Amino acid sequence: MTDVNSAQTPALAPSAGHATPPGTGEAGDGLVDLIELFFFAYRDFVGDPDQILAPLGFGRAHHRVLHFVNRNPGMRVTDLLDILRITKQSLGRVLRELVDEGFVDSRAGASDRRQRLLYPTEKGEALAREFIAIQSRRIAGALAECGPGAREDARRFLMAMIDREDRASVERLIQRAERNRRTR
Amino acid sequence: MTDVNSAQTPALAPSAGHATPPGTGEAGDGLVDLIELFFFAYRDFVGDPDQILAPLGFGRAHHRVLHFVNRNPGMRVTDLLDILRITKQSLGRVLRELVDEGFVDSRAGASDRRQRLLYPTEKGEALAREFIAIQSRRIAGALAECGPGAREDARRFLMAMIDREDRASVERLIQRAERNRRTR
DNA sequence: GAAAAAAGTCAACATGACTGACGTAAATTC
DNA sequence: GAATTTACGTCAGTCATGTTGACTTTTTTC
Repeated sequence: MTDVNSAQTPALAPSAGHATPPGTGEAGDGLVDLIELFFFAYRDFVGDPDQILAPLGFGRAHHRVLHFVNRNPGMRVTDLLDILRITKQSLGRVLRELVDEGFVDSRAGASDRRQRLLYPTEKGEALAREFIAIQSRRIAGALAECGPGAREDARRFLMAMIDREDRASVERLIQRAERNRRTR
Repeated sequence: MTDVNSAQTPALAPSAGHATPPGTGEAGDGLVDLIELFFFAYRDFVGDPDQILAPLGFGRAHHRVLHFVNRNPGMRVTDLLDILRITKQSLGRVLRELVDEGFVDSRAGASDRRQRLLYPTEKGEALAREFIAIQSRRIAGALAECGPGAREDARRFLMAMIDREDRASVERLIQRAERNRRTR
C-alpha cells in the first residue's frame, strides 16, 4: 500500500531505455509532472489533519470550517460560504456539529442582529492550532529542503495558481487574518 | 460569489492598523498563509476539469482514473488502486463507467491472465489530453508570472511536500510515464 | 409598510468514499 | 496434483459531503 508503483513495466508501452529526465524544462515536454506532483502533494497535505480528526469523529469539512473561523474570528456565515464555496445547507450541518461540541461559538451581531458572527472557543482555538502545527511542519520541512527563497517562491507560485479575479480577495483575507493574529 | 471577503472588518478582533505583511519570512510568523494559498490554489486547479466533466456526466473521480490510465497505458487495476489509494469497490464503479462509455479498454494480461490491463481508447486519450491542456494552461501561466527557474522550484517544493517514503515511487511513476510518452 | 438580506431548516438526492462478505479464474506453492 | 494465494469483480449497506428547491424568521433598508 505504501508503494505507488509496484507495477512491472507495463506490457505494452515498450519503455525504451535512456531518455531525458522530466523537469529539465526543455520545450514540449509538458507540465504533466507538475500536475501529478500537485495531486500527490495536496493529498498528503490534507491527509495530515485526518489523524487528529478521526478520534473526534470529524471530517475534513470540519477542519476547513474551524480553520477559517479561527483565522477570522467574528466572521459572518456568509463570508464562510464565500470562502468555502459550498451551500449553506452543507455548511449548516458541519457548523452545527462544531457549535454543539463546543468548538465554535455563534453570537448575534451587535450592529446587525440578523448576523451570526462566528468565534472559535478556547477548545476550538486549541484544535485549530493543532491543525496548523501539523501542516506547518510539513511545509517547513519542504521549504528547508528547497533552500533559501523557497518560501517566497512557493508563495508566489501558489498565488499565481489562483483564479486571477480571486487573488485580491485571497490576499486581503490572509493579510487581515495575519494582522489580527499579531495584535492579540 | 466571486469575492472571497466581502466582509466588513470583523466586529471583534480590533484590527490594529499597520503590520508587517505576511510572507516576508521573519521568524514566528507561521506558515498559515501558505496553508491557505495551497488550499485555494488546489481548489481552482481541480476545478478546471469540471467544465469538461459536467457535460459528460462524469465527476472528478473519472478524471483521476482516466488521467493515470492514459499516462500509464497497460497498468493493472492494482497499480491504479495503489496510486489513488481508494478501495477496489470505489474504483470499480468509476472504471466500469469509463469502460462502458468507451474511454478505457480493459484487456486480460498476456503473461498473467488474471490481470486486467487498462488502456485508454482514442476517445479516452483525447479526453485525457483535454484535461492536461486545461490544467497545463493554468500552471504555465503561473510559472510565467514567477519568472525563470519557477518550474524547477515548483517541482522541488511539491516533491518535498510528499511523504518521504512515497517520493521514490512517485518519481518512478512520473519518469516511466514520461519515457513512454516520448517513445510513441 | 414593503422589500431585501442574513440565517436557519426540511426534504430529497448525487457522488465518492468506506467495510465486509463472497465468488471466480488463474497462478503459484508445496 | 492439491492447496493456497493473487487479481479482479460484485453485492449490500453505510457514511461524509456535497447539491437543489422550498419555506420561515428576524431584521434592516428604502
